[in-house]
Amino acid sequence: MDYPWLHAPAAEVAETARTLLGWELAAGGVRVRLTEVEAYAGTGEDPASHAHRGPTPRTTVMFGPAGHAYTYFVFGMHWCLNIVCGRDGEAAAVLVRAGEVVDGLPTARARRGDVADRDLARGPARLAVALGVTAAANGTCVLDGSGPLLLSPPTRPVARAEVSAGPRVGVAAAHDVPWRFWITGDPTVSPYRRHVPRRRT
DNA sequence: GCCTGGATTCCG
DNA sequence: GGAATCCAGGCT
Repeated sequence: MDYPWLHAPAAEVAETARTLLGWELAAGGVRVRLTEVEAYAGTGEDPASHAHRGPTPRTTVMFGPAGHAYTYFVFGMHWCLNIVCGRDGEAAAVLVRAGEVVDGLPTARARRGDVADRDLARGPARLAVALGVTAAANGTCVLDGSGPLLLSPPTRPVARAEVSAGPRVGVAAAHDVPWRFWITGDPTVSPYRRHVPRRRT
């Protein structure tokens, strides 16, 4: 499958992110319903984007076709998962920040440990663990089943009225743009944390 | 090459 | 509030 709105121009990536709420991502026997996402625009458009200063080896897949996964390793221990958006050559992406595990609960728990159901995929790195996402998923297509991840339409659609918006989590730059979207009141949405500069040593 | 700091999480 | 499996990217 392919979805035309994934290919919307990078300037409209916020709308693309909002659209992804309620969609489901499956991997390794676990299925997650997306409850929280963040939009990142491309080169020169968004100082918070990894692609802000142009392509680099790490961000190559962000410049590729929409519908592919961009995964990256951060803080020496965590993986985060993005879905590449925009037209070819544009580097827009949507960071998948949290979800509700709707299938494969035992597998998710085996990966995440003995935590509350709502915490299984509550936060981008936790969600990556729950889905078993690592470097292996980077650059793979999430639309056609050729990779470990598969995106599918909502089982229960999310109405616009159910969606809240606010500043992105942990991002210092562009704190004024409300490019984080979540399903209002959903218990699996991660708590907001303002960016805190790391203390100098 | 070296150095900085990170789209986070967990623990104290 | 700080430390923790690293390492990308900017700068010298």
